[in-house]
Amino acid sequence: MRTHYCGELNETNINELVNLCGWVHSHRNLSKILFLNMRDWSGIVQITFLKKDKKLFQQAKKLKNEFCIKISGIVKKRNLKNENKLIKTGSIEIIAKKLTIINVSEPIPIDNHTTNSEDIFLKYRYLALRKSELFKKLKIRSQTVLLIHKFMQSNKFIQIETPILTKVTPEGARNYLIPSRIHKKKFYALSQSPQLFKQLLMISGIDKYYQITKCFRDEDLRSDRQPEFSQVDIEAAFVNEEKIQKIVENLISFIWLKIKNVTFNKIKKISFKKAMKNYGTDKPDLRNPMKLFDLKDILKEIKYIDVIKKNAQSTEKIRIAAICIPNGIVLKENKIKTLKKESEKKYGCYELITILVNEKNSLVNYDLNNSLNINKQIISKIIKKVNAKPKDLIIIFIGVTKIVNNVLNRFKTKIGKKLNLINPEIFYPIWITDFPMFKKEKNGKFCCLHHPFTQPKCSNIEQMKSEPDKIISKSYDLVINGYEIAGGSVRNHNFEVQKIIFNLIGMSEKEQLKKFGFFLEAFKYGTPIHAGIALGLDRIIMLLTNSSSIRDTIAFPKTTSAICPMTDSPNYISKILKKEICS
RNA sequence: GGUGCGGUAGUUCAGAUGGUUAGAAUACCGGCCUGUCACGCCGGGGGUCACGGGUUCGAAACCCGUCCGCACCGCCA
Repeated sequence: MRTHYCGELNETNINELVNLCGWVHSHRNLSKILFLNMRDWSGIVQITFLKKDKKLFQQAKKLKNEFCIKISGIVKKRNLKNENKLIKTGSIEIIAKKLTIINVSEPIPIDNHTTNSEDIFLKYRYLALRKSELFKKLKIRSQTVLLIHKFMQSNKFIQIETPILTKVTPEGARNYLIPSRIHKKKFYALSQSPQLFKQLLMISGIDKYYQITKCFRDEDLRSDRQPEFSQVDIEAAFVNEEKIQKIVENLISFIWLKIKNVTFNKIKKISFKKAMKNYGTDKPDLRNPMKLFDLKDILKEIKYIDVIKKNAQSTEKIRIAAICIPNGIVLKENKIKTLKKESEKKYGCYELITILVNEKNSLVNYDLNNSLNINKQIISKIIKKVNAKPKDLIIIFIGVTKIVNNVLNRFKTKIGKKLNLINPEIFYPIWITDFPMFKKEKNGKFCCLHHPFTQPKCSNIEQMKSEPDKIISKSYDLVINGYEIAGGSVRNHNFEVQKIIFNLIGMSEKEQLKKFGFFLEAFKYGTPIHAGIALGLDRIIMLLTNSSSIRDTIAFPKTTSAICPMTDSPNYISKILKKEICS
């Protein structure tokens, strides 16, 4: 059938008779000579048809873009002036001797020379995948998966598959539900994570487990979220958080070294609390040089209390923080105003002050359309605090802590991109640790920030009960360039602690038994200390391929409304099917 | 559930403030061309302006609703 791939031919093949299979990438008919760019998954090579071979030439004239063809021909070196430096095989060409049209093609609904709209790209995904940019990303995905298996197996982890069809648990992300035909009115859930199974494997004495598996979550989507996604799931017995973190660091370093030829230094760790203080987010992009500075001390004499009283609820904490934009003078006043308006509209941020620093390191200009009375002394204190240099712009927010954090983080991300402060070539990983165990919901109830199987740092059961919102958990996230790449924790191995956590999140004894009875029972039979983590494979590929959407890393992804435009799923089912399930 | 942007030829897009027959590029069809390489030149066909309603003498444009795509908020233990 085929002797070579198009893109792999070179001058060592000169004068060889080769057989190639692939698609017509483009064609150029010059009446007495006809050129074809022929493509397969390896690349492109030029095929040349000469008029003196009359029959063959007539046949070649019929060729159109995307016809599937087979070519036999002789590899020839091109004249120097005819070389094409834009393609890898540009110094040679194939003089066609035989052409077989395997299949004709209608004009394809994808433009090979420009970006297509996402709906067309998804509807005709099989054609979109013919584009080399998309195919290359899948290739990197394949290579990465191999590296992960190699690394994990050489570190003595064994791969075990856990069920996709599992038990429905209303906690956490919504489940995709599968009706059971045999058991009327009962449902399976598609696994949103192998969490419980991998912990049970630890109880089984499987010392080191890993798996690359699909997970399913029925939640609204984003550019970095798909309803089904792949997770590198890891768990080990008799280890602490340092051990798991070390394994992940080595794994990530291995992947980045092999795929990107990038070496990581030792990955720093910061606590959740510190991350919120310094960056306003638990997913900081550390390529961005801007940080948050607390100004509460400096501005404590200022009458901001009125502002707070007016807008905040009595229980909400207030934060005054600033970012300093290097050379922020280049930002047009309009830009700042737009950002401010956006923030007010979206997040209801209460007060914003901008200060521009002049050559003498003092204030040039600030807008104060508020009642705050900031004098020159205070301004110079602020300038010192945020390390502002001449021509820098300082932006100060006053408001509810959560919103101030949110807005300033978005501000610095947006401005960082606009002023090219973020180097897209760099990868900056960081561990975020010590997340709070619980967060208080609007209805006053506690829920777990991570998941209820995470071990609290506090071992004092009485303290846990009295001040649950102050408990820190043994959890850790790996963040690279602002993306949460992995999340894990040391798990509870103590039956009593596990039950207290369930109690604290308002789960009755009865519910506990009904939902997690099998799991709690297992705890009675000598549960080892264990810890683990899960890495988002799709997001890792997204970073490795510099993609802006997770869809680019998946062969057949879904749209943001969880639809597959190609197969038209989800779809309605027939009455007969319905009857089989429901009756 | 909410906010914003968008939906015009097979494809990618342009169509100020409503006004003759809705344009360009590319793809497609026909012709010319021996070194092109996203070949070039000449000619041609191709539109339910997402869908439904409304305002108007007149709507691709304005208004309302629906559907779809993208980004974001809520959500994602």
